[in-house]
Amino acid sequence: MRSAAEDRTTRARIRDAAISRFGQQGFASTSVRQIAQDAGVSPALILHHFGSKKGLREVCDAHVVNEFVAERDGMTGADASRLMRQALDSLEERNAGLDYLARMLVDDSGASDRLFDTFLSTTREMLREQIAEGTMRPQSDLEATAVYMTLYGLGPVILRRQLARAFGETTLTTSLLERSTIPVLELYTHGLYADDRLLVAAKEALSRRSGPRSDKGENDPNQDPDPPR
Amino acid sequence: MRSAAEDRTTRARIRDAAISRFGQQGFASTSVRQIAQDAGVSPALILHHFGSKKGLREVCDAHVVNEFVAERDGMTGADASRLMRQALDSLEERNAGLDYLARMLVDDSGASDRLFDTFLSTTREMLREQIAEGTMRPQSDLEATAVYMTLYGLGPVILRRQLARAFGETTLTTSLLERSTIPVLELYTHGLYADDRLLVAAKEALSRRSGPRSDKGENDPNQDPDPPR
DNA sequence: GTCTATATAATGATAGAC
DNA sequence: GTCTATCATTATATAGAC
Repeated sequence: MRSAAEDRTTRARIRDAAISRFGQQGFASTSVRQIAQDAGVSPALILHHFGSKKGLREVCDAHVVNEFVAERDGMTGADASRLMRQALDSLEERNAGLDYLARMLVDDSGASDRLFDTFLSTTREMLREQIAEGTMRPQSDLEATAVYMTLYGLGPVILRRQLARAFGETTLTTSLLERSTIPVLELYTHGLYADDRLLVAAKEALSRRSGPRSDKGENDPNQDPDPPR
Repeated sequence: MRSAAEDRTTRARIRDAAISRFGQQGFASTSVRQIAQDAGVSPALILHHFGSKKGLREVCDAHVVNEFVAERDGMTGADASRLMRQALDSLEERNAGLDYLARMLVDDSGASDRLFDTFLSTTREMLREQIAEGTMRPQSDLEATAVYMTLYGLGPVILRRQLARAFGETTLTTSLLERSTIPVLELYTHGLYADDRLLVAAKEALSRRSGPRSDKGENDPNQDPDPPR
């Protein structure tokens, strides 16, 4: 499936080489020289095209963000398992982008915020749809649930090297994803706890400290320095 | 609470300064000179104590790993909410270690593998205990569940900047954790899906491709290049 | 657009005095 | 143990020819 990889514009070839290197080694430990060699050009040409190493980084940031945002737009009405699937699936060709994504999200480049917000919006919308059509249970604090679902979705992606390793593989394989399907769906279908006790106890504990109130789960300015264990 | 921070050994002061810088900026973009300035010593002294920058890194790796491993040992019989709590809680003083942890886990320093395995073991053991005593539901593939629970637990920690930002804060606050409690417990108590349909469908789809078999969820050498969407 | 120099700055590391 | 001074290397970035 080696698609037209040689007849791209030089600029694009440099950018992709940079994304690959930055994703694998990080921004700081990648030199312009390395990228130049990968792309088969001189170091000077890279700076000619992108102004500086930082400029190159920004172009890479934008490209990766757009890649994921575009993919988001092509996906409507997805369920949670598909959300995970969509992130893990079709991976060989987008591996570089995911490495880059992971580093973007732990670094605090401004672009990573936009990217995270995009994922969060997608998740929030997905939750709304599924709840509206009865596929998912209503949540007491949908925004908070959306945040954690987004984080839970990104965890296996960012740490996919550990995910693979934990399953005795060195990379994400089809069989690994297959083995993951049931346990993950199980979790999202039945939960983990056998009964309501902990949830009820937590609700009581929280309402005890902020006074009786509705289920709304709004942010609470309570600053008690001794949270319940 | 500025504990004895000035009367530590110089070596420890350097190490802590390095952990802080490495955690905030990453290894490659931190210079020995910066660390030296933070610790109030000369650059040469750092190399005298640790041999090289890489040597310093290894000492930092080991220190952070031990920090988390030691904490693990002090925690038995914890439940899932506590697992999250334990990671997010008591945070101000251990913030540097968590920044460092996040970078360790995305980089592939060998120490990060040991650290992840420690987390995984803790989670696995916690699941076993809770299932044995009936607090949690039996899982069809406990190992896989343990892996994903570990990843889900680490997601909010690694991406805690995004977590805070999503809640309109700049750092993890008590109120943020309070607001998180119910939605997360809700998810782990009732799941997200309203019924069994997706889970059942997935089970059927999987057994259809690998032939009828038990629920064991063992790794399956199936290599079908066209996974179900 | 693309290259070959080259300037300039910063970095990790060493030598040796105290 | 700790410093100052310095080396050797490497990095980003520029100048200018083609």
